[in-house]
Amino acid sequence: MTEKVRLGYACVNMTLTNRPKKLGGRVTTSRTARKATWQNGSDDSKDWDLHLLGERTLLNANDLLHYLQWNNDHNIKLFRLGSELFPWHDHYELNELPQFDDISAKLLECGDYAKEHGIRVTTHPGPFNVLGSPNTEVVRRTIISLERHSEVFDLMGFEPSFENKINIHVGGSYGGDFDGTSKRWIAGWHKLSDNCKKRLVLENDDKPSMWSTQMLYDYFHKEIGIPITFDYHHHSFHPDELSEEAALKLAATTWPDNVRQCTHYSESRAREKQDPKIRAQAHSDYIVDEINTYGLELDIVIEAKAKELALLEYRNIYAYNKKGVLL
DNA sequence: CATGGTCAAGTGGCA
DNA sequence: TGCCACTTGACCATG
Repeated sequence: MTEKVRLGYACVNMTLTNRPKKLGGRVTTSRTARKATWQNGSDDSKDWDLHLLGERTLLNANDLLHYLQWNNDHNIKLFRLGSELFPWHDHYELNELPQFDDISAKLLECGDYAKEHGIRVTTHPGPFNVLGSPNTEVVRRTIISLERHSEVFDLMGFEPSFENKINIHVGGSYGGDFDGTSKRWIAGWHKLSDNCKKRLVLENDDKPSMWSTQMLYDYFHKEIGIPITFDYHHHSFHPDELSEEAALKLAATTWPDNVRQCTHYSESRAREKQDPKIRAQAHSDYIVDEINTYGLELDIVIEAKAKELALLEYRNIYAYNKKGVLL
């Protein structure tokens, strides 16, 4: 019996990240290194300290299991994994890390734990992943980055599926050239591995000049069947004549029957802080409005700066029981 | 050991 | 032109 709404949060657990030293110290999946720390010489000299990156990756992988267990203990069954599990992963093959065997064993353990406890793990490569860019070098690097994200899910033992979505934005329109941009984007998509294609989904942008839910549906879903992540907050900046309900339900039609629709929810930081100087798109620390699911069964990733604390507080406000089930 | 300046990547909006 | 915002703090030099 699944609940109608499953809430999740993104990448960082404040409680674990800020755990005091006397209780064991920081728990994070985002250890990285400055470029200057692990690269000697020029960018392409290949004189790199992969041992350092591997050490940090192994610590990240160990802490991922800790994260999943913490989430499960708090009945949080949806979690976005950050992109820095393997820091600088687009600069090397994952199995080039000296500690790869230990890392992959731990990630498989993480994947098994997630499957056993019904935890949906997703990820969201950054705004630098621009598959429709006119710059072919940008597209080339994007493809590498997306493949690395997909490989992490392979290592976790996840069958390729939108259940473990890799979520990105189109992220550009180049003076309103929607036709050309979508054609370039889809051409790039065709170059991805099958596993990556089976995981990649698109999210509506937060600017009127960019890609609304309706546009993603027309230009991308109709062409290649790609699912659409509906972001409530972004929608308010580019509704494109669709009501929130209509856009949410249009996005709902793009998900396969056996995969629950996933959405993103955030609120205005400018409103929360009562400060009009803050950019309208910026995210609040906590969320206070009740999320309207319009009767759908949804997975909702809460994008709030206070992370899991915002999720738990939301449950408090809206009378969820200790198991996270709406009363 | 706490702090604060700084850090890889693309794109677009704004002062 | 340079900052901010997005997926995300964490690194690391300095005192």
